[in-house]
Amino acid sequence: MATTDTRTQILDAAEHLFAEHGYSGTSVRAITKLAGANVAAVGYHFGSKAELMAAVVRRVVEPINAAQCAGLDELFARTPDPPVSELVEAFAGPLFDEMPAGDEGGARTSRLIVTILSDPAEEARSWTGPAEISVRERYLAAFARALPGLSPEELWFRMRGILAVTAVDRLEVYQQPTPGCVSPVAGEAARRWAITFLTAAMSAPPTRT
Amino acid sequence: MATTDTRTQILDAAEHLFAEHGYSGTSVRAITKLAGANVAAVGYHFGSKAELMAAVVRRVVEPINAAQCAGLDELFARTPDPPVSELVEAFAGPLFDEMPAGDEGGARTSRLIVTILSDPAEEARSWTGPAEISVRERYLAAFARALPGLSPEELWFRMRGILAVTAVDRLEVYQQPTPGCVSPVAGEAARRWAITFLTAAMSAPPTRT
DNA sequence: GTCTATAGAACGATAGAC
DNA sequence: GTCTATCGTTCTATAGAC
Repeated sequence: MATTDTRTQILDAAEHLFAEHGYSGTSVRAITKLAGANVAAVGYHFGSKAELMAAVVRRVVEPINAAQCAGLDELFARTPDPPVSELVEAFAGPLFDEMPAGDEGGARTSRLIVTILSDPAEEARSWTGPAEISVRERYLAAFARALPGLSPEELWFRMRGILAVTAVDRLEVYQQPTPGCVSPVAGEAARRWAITFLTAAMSAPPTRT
Repeated sequence: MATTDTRTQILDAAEHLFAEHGYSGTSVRAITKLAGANVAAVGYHFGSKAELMAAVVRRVVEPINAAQCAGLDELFARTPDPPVSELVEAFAGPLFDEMPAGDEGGARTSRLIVTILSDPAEEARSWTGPAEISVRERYLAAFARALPGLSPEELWFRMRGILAVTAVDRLEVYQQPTPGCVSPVAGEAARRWAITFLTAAMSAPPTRT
């Protein structure tokens, strides 16, 4: 097979480092060093550090969006009114499945997503594209039909909860509570736990006002 | 009243900027400029940028920990086996209540907490103290009694879900899905929505294996 | 397409006057 | 306790050789 080109190696290195140290915490020099390329390569291939970040984010987010979209299409092909549990699985599932190979059980990608979400830099606004918004609106409408009686505001709160759990909950940010109780962020188990957790959460009756 | 001293003004400015731009994204110069102090003031009062961050985190996390601890004490004083809903409220409630005045509905503090959680810098390990771990273990034990049949691993996953939702879900990271549907991160409503959401999630039956 | 070399600015930290 | 001034480093971005 052909050896990976410099551009891809930079993307890989940048994804790794941005996820691990954040956008501001990662220097172009560190990226090019890890990629085995020269300092000027980032400027040549991407124009700037910010545009490199945008390219990294696009590469990570696009397959997730596509899978979420396809999952919803498939669901609607079966029934016009999918139940909450299936909507949760179609929405949250790709966040576990569509992780690039080599990722440590998705923890690295999750960390990158959290980096995107929590970085209020003005550059971050352009990191996610319009496709993401469109998918979100489709799920919002589907959840609204499956959960009548829920105010739009509370529904929106709950949808954000899905991403919060799938992204943040898989970080290894905590020290272990007790020795021997590992946080198995990786694997099929976390995926199933998340679906259980989120289906119950989404299905809760509307909050009494 | 006496005008706030330089040290406190630096703490305030640092809390604001660390929350908004992250640790690496905030420079000592920006902090001292916002605080109306000199560049050297950080070095004098805190020693270094990292130690300043530790002080900021301590000031934010300590009242939350204390309130979580007191809430659990109070709960145990009433009954030896508190139900899930009350445990959730005692644990998640302080994350909404114990926010310093001037915070925009807790969004700024939430952002700071996410910054702490998602920053894998080795410095971040010392940002949270042992008190936090102790509180967490007490709640873990209480939840374990309220939720028999749940494996320790899944319980731990769910507990992390609580913080994920209370912290991340309140960020204004998303663009609004539809005009007119604001994200009211502030106020009593978000607090009640979170309790509803999380009580249902925690109470879910164990995931079938 | 990839390199070396460097410009120009911003960084954290500190020495020393007051 | 707060300041000015500055040291040495590191940063992004780019010009120009190959």
